[in-house]
Amino acid sequence: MSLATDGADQPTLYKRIRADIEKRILTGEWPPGHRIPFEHELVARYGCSRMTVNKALSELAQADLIERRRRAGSFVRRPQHQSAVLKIADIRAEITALGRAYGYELIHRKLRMATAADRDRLGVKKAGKVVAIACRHSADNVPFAVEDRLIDLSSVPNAATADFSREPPGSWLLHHVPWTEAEHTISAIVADDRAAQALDIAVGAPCLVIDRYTWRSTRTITAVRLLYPGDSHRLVARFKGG
Amino acid sequence: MSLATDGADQPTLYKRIRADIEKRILTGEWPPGHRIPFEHELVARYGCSRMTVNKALSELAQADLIERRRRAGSFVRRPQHQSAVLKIADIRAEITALGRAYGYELIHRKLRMATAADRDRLGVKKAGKVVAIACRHSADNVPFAVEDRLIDLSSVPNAATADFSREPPGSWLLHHVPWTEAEHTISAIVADDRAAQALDIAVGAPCLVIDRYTWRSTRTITAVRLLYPGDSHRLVARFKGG
DNA sequence: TTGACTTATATGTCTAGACATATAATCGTA
DNA sequence: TACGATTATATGTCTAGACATATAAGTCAA
Repeated sequence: MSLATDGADQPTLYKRIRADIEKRILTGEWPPGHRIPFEHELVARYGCSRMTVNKALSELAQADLIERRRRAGSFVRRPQHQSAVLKIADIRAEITALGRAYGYELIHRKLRMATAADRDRLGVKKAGKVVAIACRHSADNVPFAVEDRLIDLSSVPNAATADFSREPPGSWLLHHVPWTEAEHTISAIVADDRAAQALDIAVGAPCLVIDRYTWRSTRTITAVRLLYPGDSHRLVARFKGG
Repeated sequence: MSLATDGADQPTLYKRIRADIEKRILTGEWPPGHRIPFEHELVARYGCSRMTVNKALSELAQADLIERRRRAGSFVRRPQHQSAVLKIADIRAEITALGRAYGYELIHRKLRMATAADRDRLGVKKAGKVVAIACRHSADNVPFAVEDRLIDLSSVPNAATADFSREPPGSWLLHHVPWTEAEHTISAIVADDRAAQALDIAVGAPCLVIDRYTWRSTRTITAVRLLYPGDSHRLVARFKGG
C-alpha cells in the first residue's frame, strides 16, 4: 500500500497536492490571506507522509504563491508581482487580490451559430454554436476593464446554460474547464467613442488591449479581448532567468 | 553527530549546497551545459543524506538554473528559456527573427555619477557611476522602438568601455552579464511630440511602454524603458497551465 | 492594563533507508 | 554495420520517524 493503488495514471502525489492547492488559489476559492490546511491535516487527507506534503508546500512557497509562517501556518500570498493577466486568468480574483471591491455587469449575451468571423477568431474550421459575451468589470465602482468574449460550445457545451449574468465568464470557465495552454497578445490603442464610454475615460485616451486565446489540448475553448484604461492599469510580470 | 557541528552559524546545509552551486553557475565557473556533480558525489562531499542534496538540486531545477536528466545527471541550463515576453530582451534578435533588416542608432550616451532620480530608478541607495543611453531600433528602416536605458556601473563595470555606438546595449548586456531576475511593467500611453518624432508616428497615437528592471541576485543591473508604436507592435506570450 | 515568562505547536530541516522509472550504454544479433 | 534487446545507473518519489526553532497564545505578576 504505497501510492499508486488507484487506477488512474495520475501524476505523482506531491504534484497532485500542489496542483490541488494551486488551483484553489488561482481560481480565487482561497483568496489572499486564506490559511491553507496545516501539513498534518493534508497528511490525513491524502494519506501520505509529512515529507510529501511538505514538498508540495515548499514548492508553492518557492513560487511565491503561499507564505509559510512557523507556528501560524501557510497562507495564500497576495500576487504582488505575478501579472494578474499573465498568470491569473480571472479578473475577479485579480481585483479581489488588490483588496478592492469587485463589480460585474453583463452587457450582452448571445448564443448563435459561429459566423465566419467567429470561426476565424477562435481558429476553428467547422461551424458550431458559440456564446458571445460582452461584460464589464469594475473595482471600487470604477470601470476596470471591458471584456468581449467568444466561447466555443463544441468544446464547452455547459457554457450554453451557465448564468453569466451573475458570474463572470472568466471565473466560470476557470472553475469548469481546465485549460492547458493560453496565448496573450498585448497591444495599445486609443479609446474610441464606445470604449471611452464603457471605461469612463476620454476619447483618445490610451488603452491596453489583451487578447487571450485558451486551449485544452488542441481544442479552442475561448477567445477574449480585454480593454483596460492604459494610464491607470499596468501589467507587471516578473521572471527568473539565468 | 547531526548537522551543526561546525562553529559558524551557517544557513542550513541544503541552502549552503544550493548557494555553492548557484555561485559557480552565476560566476561562470560552471558554464551552460556543464554537468554538475552527481547526487552521490555531493552526498560524499557534504557528508549528508541524499534527500538533503536532492532538495538543493530540486530547488535549482525549479528556478531553471539547472536541468536534471534521468540517468545522465544534472546540467547547467542555457540562459534563454525566456518566457516569451522576454524575447524582447534582445530587440536585435527579435527583428532579425522576423526576417527584417535591423537598424540601430545611438542617440545619446553619457557616463555620470548617479543623480537622485537615477538612484531612484535603479532602486539603489548608494551613489555610484551610471551610463545613460538613448537609442533607437528600426526594422526595414522603419522606427521600431526607442530605448532609454540606465546601467549601474557598480554592477557592470565593463559597460563603461563598451562601444554602444555599434552594438545595442541590450544585446551587449545579454552577452556579458548573467541576470537572475527581471521585472516588466507594461502600460499604454499616447505619443507626445518627442515620442511621435522619434517613432515617426502621429502625436496622440497609442504607444506600448515596457519598463524592465533586471537584477543579478540582489544587485540591480539595468533599468530600461522601451517605447513601441502601439498599433503596429504586439507582445505575445504563451503559457502552459493546468 | 501591561509587560515578562512559559508553553504549545506548525514549520524547517534532516536521516537512512526503499522502490519506481527513464534512459545512456552495452551487448547481441541479423 | 545497423538495429533491437538488455543492463546499469542517476534521478524521482516516498516513508516514518527525529530534533530544531520561531512564535502565537496563554499565564502570571507588577
